[in-house]
Amino acid sequence: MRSTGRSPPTLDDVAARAGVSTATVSRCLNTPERVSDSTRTRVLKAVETLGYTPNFGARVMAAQRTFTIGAIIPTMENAIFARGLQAFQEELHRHGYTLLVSSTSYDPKIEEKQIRALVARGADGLLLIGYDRDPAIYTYLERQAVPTLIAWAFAPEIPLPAIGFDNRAAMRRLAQEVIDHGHKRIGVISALSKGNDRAAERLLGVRDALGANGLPPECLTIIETPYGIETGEQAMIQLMQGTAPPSAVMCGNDVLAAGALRGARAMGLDVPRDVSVTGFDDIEMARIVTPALTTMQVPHREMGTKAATALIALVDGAQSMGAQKLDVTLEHRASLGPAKQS
Amino acid sequence: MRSTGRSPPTLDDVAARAGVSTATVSRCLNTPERVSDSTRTRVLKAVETLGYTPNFGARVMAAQRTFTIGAIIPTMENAIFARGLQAFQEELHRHGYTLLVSSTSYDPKIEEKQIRALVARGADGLLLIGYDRDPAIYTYLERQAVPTLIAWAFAPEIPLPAIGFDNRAAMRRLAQEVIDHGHKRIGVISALSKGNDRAAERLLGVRDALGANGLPPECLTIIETPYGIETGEQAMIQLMQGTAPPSAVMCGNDVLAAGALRGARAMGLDVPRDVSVTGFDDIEMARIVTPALTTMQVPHREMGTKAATALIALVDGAQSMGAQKLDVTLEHRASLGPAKQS
DNA sequence: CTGAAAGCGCTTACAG
DNA sequence: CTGAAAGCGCTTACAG
Repeated sequence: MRSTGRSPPTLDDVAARAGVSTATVSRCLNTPERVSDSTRTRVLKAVETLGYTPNFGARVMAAQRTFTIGAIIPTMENAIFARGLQAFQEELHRHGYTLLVSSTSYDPKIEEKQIRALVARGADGLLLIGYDRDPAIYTYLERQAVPTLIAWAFAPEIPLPAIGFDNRAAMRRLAQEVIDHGHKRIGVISALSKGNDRAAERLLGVRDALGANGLPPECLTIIETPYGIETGEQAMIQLMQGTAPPSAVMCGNDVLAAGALRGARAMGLDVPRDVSVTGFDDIEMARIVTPALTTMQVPHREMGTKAATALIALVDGAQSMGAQKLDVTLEHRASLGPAKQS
Repeated sequence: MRSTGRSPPTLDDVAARAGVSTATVSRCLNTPERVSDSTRTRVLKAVETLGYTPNFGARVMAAQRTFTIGAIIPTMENAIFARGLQAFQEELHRHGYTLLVSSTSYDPKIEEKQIRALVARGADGLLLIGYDRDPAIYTYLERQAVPTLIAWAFAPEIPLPAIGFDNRAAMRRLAQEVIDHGHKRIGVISALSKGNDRAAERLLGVRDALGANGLPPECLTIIETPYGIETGEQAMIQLMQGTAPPSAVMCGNDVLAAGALRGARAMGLDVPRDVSVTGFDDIEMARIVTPALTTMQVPHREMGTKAATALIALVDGAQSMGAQKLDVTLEHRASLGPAKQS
């Protein structure tokens, strides 16, 4: 018998009003099939008239779970993760879970803090991007028994259930396409590969393709740079100012590639006549820039949705389902052209 | 005396280990200044060795607050809200709060559902974008006593504390700039203005400018369209296919403007020689497209940070601080040129 | 400065 | 199908 004045109604209030125990009210809300029809109707009416909403904290505490999934991504400011995350969230919602997102600015220290913060908040499960991080983190997650899924990456060495695509193979395919266009001097603008397996694998993919085509290492010039449009622009300028500038510049992602296009323009170079440029991810930006980017299309939404169902299964006690690989698609657009005859 | 096997340590465990009561442990963590130095040292050591982390649910329940702030935004998929939200989140973190974000796809029904969901989850405060919504929602929020702040908008009629800019005045200023370039036939590509005060106010701003310059209503052609690049492109094509196409097209935001540029290109029109285009927001995209967009720069990060401090103050029991207005800056770039002599 | 104890509002075996 | 009751792990007046 609470209902003291202005505070919101509680389970007790509903139970009193419906003339049943709090246990029954709880069951009506959580496992309605275990309650008789007539009781349920009565209880739900009481819920309705009282405008009852379960108290989140109490529920969390009694049920020993928060119905919250945490996701930690490198950045929110660009669209790279936005679409996948949106799909991830939609699927979580469908299952009654809420998504908590934080971003790290690609800083491993920040990522570690965020992981601990999310665990402390009682996240029922965690989504992480990529797999290259301090092993201590994996130990910690295991000790805390927090189900964790890796997304955006697929590789044999991943120590946790994962869903993603093969960054190395994908980039190799793209590089093959570039080589098939006659390019023999290739520049690469990569995100910093330390602690970033996606970047590292994509670099390996380029090397794979060069090797497979018998091109010597001197054909390749690599610049690693922090993520961003400006940095991509600077890297492009630097690459093209060399004595034997590349005829094609492959960028680790579309954002860097957009910067590279600006760099080319700043130097008065026409893309693809003077130099070809490729991206990776196929975010919206890739079709907006001029010329449109040849890039690798990643199934963002599919990855997000599947990550959600997989992670929920883990939270519900399923065994690890290992790693799932998704396919990527090469999108050929105007930024990649034939190499100039020289 | 719990510590049964594998479960994480609790306050009880820490108290036992430090030889104090749970109350004292709690105080060490929450109000350390009320505990003697020696006790505190002892307790904190116990916390350390046990690896104790407070249970989130229990804390929420006992403290009657969740340390969670909810934000409901129209879309995550584009960068319009991303930067402001990022700053908002950083500031919240600094104060020990966590941000919960959900998006509505510009659908008022979905927004209402999300608001209720966030309140049910016990959000200590709410951030909403714009003010034009069903009054019943405001009644509901007041009854639930959830502190709420409106962002991205500033207008006298706003019923809640708000922080934003004057969309109408800003767009009027931009329209004046367009008119000053000699344009007399103006097209507008607007987001749907129903339920979207930002869009509606920006339309009014264009009308204000036309009126102030003695231009008759026939000078103005308006298309309202859902948000997106494709839709902006279609709207542009539709506008330019008319018998007396505009010499300048003002878009309600940068995303629509990016679409408009694509539409112009699809029709073989040069911007700004054949037609000028303007945007609004100054997101990164505005500088990436060709030509770069003349647009209105909004202080995204400042708005986010100030929104966070204001909302936290409300949550902590401060009186409403009314509405705060931020300044916007006109960014003149290549997409706006002089009207052709005709 | 510190402790004993009530209470936050639910869920869930356990009985019946 | 339903109820009585314990318990989830904290916080916070209230005393001392």
